Amino acid sequence: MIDKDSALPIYYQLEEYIKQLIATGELQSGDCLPSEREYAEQYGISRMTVRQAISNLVNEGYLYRQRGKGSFVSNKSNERSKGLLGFTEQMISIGAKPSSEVLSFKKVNVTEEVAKKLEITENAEAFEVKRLRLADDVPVTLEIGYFPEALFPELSKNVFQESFYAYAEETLENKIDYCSQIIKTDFVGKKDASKLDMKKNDPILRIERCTYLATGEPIEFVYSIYATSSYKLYTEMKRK
Amino acid sequence: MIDKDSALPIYYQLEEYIKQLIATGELQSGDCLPSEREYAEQYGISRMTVRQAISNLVNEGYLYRQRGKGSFVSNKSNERSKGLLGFTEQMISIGAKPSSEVLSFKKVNVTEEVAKKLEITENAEAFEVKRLRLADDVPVTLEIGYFPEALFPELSKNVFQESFYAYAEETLENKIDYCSQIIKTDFVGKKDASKLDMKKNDPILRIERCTYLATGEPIEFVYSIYATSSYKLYTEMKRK
DNA sequence: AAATAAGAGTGGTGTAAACAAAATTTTGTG
DNA sequence: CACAAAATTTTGTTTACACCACTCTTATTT
Repeated sequence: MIDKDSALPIYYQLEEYIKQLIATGELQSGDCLPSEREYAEQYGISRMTVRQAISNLVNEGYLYRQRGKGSFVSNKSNERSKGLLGFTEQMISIGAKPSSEVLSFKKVNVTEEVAKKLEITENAEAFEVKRLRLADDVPVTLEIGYFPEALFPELSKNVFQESFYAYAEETLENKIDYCSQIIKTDFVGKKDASKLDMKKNDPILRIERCTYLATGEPIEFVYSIYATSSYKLYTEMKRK
Repeated sequence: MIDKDSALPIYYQLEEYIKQLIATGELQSGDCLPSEREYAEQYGISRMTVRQAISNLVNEGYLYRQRGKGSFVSNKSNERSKGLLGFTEQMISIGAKPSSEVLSFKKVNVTEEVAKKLEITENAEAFEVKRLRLADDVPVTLEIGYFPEALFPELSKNVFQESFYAYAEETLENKIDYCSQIIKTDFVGKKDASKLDMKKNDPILRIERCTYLATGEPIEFVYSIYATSSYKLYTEMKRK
C-alpha cells in the first residue's frame, strides 16, 4: 500500500490510496475515515505526513474535517466535476466523441481588446484560430481563439485537430490553473447559423473565455458561441 | 506584525500580513517573497509554520512556488474573483445596489426533480420562494428557489429581503462551499417578460443552480432566468 | 434521575531538525 | 576567459514531539 522506498512521496501515495477507496465504494459518502494517528501508526509514518495527504484531499473536495470528531468523505466526492476542462477533455468525460474542424489558422496582430485580455502589447503577434467543434459529429460551438506567439512560437494547425490544453501543458512548464468566462445570450447570425445547423435568430450563448497559468499569465483568449439546444453548459464555483 | 500571544494562529497572521502587502502593492505581481527560512528567522517562528501560511496562499491563488527558486506573487492575485457569491453579494461587489421583491413564499411538498437535486425524499417539505431581483432597481432575474424545511425550520420571508447566503452561513455550522450550475438559452415567455421589462421571445439564460456545504449536503436548488441585456454572467473555473 | 466531572479520542497549531531535489552562485581549474 | 565542479540557497518531504480546543462517552457526584 505505502512504499517508503518509492520515488513518489508518501503523502501522495496515501492520497491516491484514499481516492481509490472512495472510487471503489469502500469509503462511502459521510463515512468517517480512520483517525490521523491511526493511519500514522498503521503505516509507520508520521502524523504530519498523514495530515498533508488529508489536507490535499480536503482542498480537492474529497473530504472534510471536523475538529474533535474526525475526517469524513464528502457526499459528492465521487461525482464532483473534474474542474476546468478544455472542450476535448469535456466531451471525453461525458462519453461523447469530440472532433474539430479548423476553419482558419493564421498569425495576426491582435486588436486592442485581445491585447488587453492576453496582457500583451497592442499589435503584438498572436495566432488566430477559427474552429468548429463537434460532439459525436453534431456541431455545438464556433470559436475564434487567440494564442500569444511569444508563448507558443511553434504552434501549428495540427495542435488544434487535437487538444490545445494537452499541448499547452506539455510545452509550458507551469500548468494551466483556471479560466474566467463572461456569458451572455444572443441571436445567431445567418452565416454562423448554417455552420451550426441552426435557423437564423435561434438563441445562442456568447462566451468570452480567458485561460491562465498559476502565475496568472494568460495563455488563450477565446470568443465562442454555443448552440445550447445540443449542449448544456455546466459550471461549478467554489466559495471564497 | 506577528503576535505569538494572539488568539489567532501564527500562520493565519502571516497569511493576512502577506495578503496586505499584496493589496497595498508592496509586493507586486511576479515579485519573489523572502524565503521560508528568512521569514522563520525574522519572526522567530518555525519554518513549518511559515510553510503553512504560504501553502494556504498558494491554494487561494495569491502565490505560486518554484522549487529551488522561491515563492512568487501571482499576476492576478489582487484581482481574482471572490469565488461563489450570492446575488446580493455579487451586486455589492460590483458596486450595484441589490434589492429583492418576494413574489411568493410558502411551504410545499417538493416535486421529484427538486427532491432529487436536494437529496431529500419525495414529497418532503421545503420552502418555495419566488423572487424578482433587481440591480440598481433594474430587474435582472426571476428565481424560484427550494430550501429544505429540515435544514431551515425557522426560515421566514424576511430572510429573502436580505441575503439568504448570509443567513445560511449564520444558521448552519458548516459553511457554504460550492455550487454547480447548468446553463442554457431560451426565449422569455409573456408573463416573465413583463416582470423583467422585456419583450416576449427576447433571449434569456435559464440556469439551474444547486448549492452545497463542504459536506456535500445540498442547501438550495434554484431555477432562474436572467435577462442578459442588463446582466452578464461571470464564472471562474479552476483546473483539476 | 439529573447534573457534573473526568477521561479519552479527535483534529488544530507549533517547534526543531534532518535530508532530498532543484536552481543559482561561487569557486577552481584548464 | 571559459568551462566544470563545488558550495549555497531555495522549496519539498518526513520525522517526532508537545500542547490546545473540541466532542463524546463514561464515571462520579449531587
